[in-house]
Amino acid sequence: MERELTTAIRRPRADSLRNREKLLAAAAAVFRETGGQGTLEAVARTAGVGIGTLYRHFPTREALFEAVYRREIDQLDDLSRELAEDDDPVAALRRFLHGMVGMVATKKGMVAALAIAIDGSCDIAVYSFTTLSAAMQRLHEPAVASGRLRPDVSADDILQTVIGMCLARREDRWEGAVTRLADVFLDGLLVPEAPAMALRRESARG
Amino acid sequence: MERELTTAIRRPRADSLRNREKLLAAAAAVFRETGGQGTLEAVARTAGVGIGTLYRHFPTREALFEAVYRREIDQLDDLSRELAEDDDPVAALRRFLHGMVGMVATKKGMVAALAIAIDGSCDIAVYSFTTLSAAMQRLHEPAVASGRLRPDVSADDILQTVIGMCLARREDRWEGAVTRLADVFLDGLLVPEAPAMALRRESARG
Amino acid sequence: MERELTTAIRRPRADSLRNREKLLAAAAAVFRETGGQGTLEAVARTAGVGIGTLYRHFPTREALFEAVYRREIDQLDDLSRELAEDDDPVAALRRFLHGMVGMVATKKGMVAALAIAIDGSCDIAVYSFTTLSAAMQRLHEPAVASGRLRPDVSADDILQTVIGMCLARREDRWEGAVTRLADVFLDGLLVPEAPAMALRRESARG
Amino acid sequence: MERELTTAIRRPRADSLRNREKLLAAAAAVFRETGGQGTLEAVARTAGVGIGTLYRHFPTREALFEAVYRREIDQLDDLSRELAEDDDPVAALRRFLHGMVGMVATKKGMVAALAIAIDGSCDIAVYSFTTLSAAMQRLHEPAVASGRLRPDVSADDILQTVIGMCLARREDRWEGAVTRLADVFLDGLLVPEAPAMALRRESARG
DNA sequence: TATGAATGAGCGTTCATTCAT
DNA sequence: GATGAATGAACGCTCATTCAT
Repeated sequence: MERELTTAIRRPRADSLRNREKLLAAAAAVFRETGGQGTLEAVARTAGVGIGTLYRHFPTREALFEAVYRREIDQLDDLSRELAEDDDPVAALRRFLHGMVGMVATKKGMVAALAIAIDGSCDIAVYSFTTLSAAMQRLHEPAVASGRLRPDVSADDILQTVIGMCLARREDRWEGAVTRLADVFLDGLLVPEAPAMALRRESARG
Repeated sequence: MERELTTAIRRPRADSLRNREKLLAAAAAVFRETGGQGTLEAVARTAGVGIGTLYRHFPTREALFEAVYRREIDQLDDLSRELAEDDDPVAALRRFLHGMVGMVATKKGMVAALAIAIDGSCDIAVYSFTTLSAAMQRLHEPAVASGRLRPDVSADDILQTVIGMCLARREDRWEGAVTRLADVFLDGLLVPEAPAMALRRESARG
Repeated sequence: MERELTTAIRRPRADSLRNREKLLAAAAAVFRETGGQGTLEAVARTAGVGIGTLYRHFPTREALFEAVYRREIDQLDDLSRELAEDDDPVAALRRFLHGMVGMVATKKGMVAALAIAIDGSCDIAVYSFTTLSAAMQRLHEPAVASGRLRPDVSADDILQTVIGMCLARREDRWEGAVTRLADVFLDGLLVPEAPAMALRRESARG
Repeated sequence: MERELTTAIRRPRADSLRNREKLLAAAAAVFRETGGQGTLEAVARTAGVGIGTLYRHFPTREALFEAVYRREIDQLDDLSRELAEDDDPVAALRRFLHGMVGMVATKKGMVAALAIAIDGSCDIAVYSFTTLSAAMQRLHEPAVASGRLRPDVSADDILQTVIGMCLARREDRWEGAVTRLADVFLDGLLVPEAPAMALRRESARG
């Protein structure tokens, strides 16, 4: 997007692009408030354009959904790839959980994106869940391989748990609370150290 | 239909009550299949009564919603009251989580009831969340008081976590998986034993 | 329809039936004026009922079409069956052509019914053309068998010709003119008598 | 596109005329396939120009319609003028009927043009019918004057009959069939010879 | 001048709710 | 009380037409 501004050969797109962005922002807002049920009329009105303009940019509701949510999902995928480089796999997994919670709590359309990933059966829902599942797998597998994570809880289980923690929120500023909950859950996932080793470490601290 | 006109004098309420029950059952079924989007015409048809009869019992869509979901929530409340009698507060809490997961996985309208408790802003949503919050509180407080549960995670946090675990499911038969996840989460909530005590217990087992 | 009035067990249909009739009349009028293109909104408005009522009676445009036009077509079919009893097959065919022209010129929805029979590909169009084709066949076959009608022009050719004569009209009162045209066409279809016989008949007259 | 800006000064009309022709051809094709219902966007796309260009040439849908169909009608008018030179007026009339049928069966937009001439009330419909009426008159009058044609059937009657024969067709390749039907009709229009004369001619043949 | 993005009135359709029977 | 026909606001979507580039 940024790059295209420099390749200024196609000019008559300035306002069109602006409308597209306005529509995406409006859709994110409307869908967030209505749980993805908002009318396209409302999206167009919120964006300040005619309904025809919305349909020119996104010929189906699905297309708008996809445009709105794909970018959100891809950001989580990117985060997972970064953390996969980390040396400590359990720490990387924990950072991913924290990162997810942080992004979902902060970014506008992310909650709706996750809700759709869980609930929907449309193309973007399948894409979203598949992408997130792979992202989680990328960090979960090494963690299990390290022997420090219970192997009987799958990556998808963790993914759905954290998503559930983010979605099942009634209050407003929940980032801290949910981060703590994710930590609690991850603590539960850790293979208990042999007491001897725990005792040894306890002595070292004390 | 014609025949019932003659019996209508002898039992003026029996039919009405039966219709009410048929409508509630039908609504639970229809709302479950459609994610709460089903038409009232479909509910009436499923119940085998006219749309007018539906409206006599439930003057708005909202009212039907409320009646359907209140009973689901009340069953969870009942479970909480039973378990509050239990001697071991942590075990009681664990049983409540298991019971919730079991009921939600099994009972027809429960998923939708929880979704509304979390998401909605209507009367029934407020009632549902308040009721469930109190139910969880009833078991959480003694468990924290026993010193075996981390005090920095609230009853509402636990409630929302378990609800989230139930809602964020794409596959079909998830009772086992989510019960295990709830256990993992509860494990994470347990205050770690002093290593010495753990060692002692370890010896006892071996 | 007439008979059902006597079987007066189902009462609550009085106004409903009236609405149905109003809708059929309105549809015939609107479709006639617009060549079958009129909006359903206009039909409902013309009938003086809400659009929802139209949809309750006729859930698709096709269903309304069918209800409007089937009765028109069936009247032509009835006429054909009556005339099939006639002794003189050519006279019967001529009477059928006159009858068609007369009915089409007089009855409200008939022109549109024929237009659809010719033009449409929907169910009612197929039904209409098939029915009319059989009706014409019923009278054409004996006429050809009598040896007095050219055998190289099919019943469908005649049918489409007469329909065409009725449809291709710009002026208002065309019954007389088209009847004469149908006669001219039928004259052209007659196998020329052997001159000797013609001469003989000529003498008889003179 | 960019290049043409430099050549636009040298030939200001060539492109424009070419576009006009492309649009007319595209419109004829699109209207034929859709029964006159095609969108202007589709016409422009088929022509390979922008919708704005279409509107520059034809400021309303009606104007495009008119331009498309006028040329079809004018071809029939030309045919009539040619045949008016013929010596045998009845043969000329027959040739005109054959020619009409042939052109309508073959030429792309002709069926639609006739349908509009008959059905429409717009400018082009009036022009079309008037033109065709005059064309038919030109050939009909001498034929009637020759005494060989029934005088009680008007030129407009013949015109509408032949148009009707062409329009009322459900099958595909109908040129032969309709040509025969037109002949039958014309046969019916011929003034019957006096039997004596027929007998004389019969003898001459035998 | 050519382009195609923007507009919005209008159509087909659904469905919560009302009301006559 | 029960029924289901009637209503009409509102939604999804199309497309003729306008206008900025």
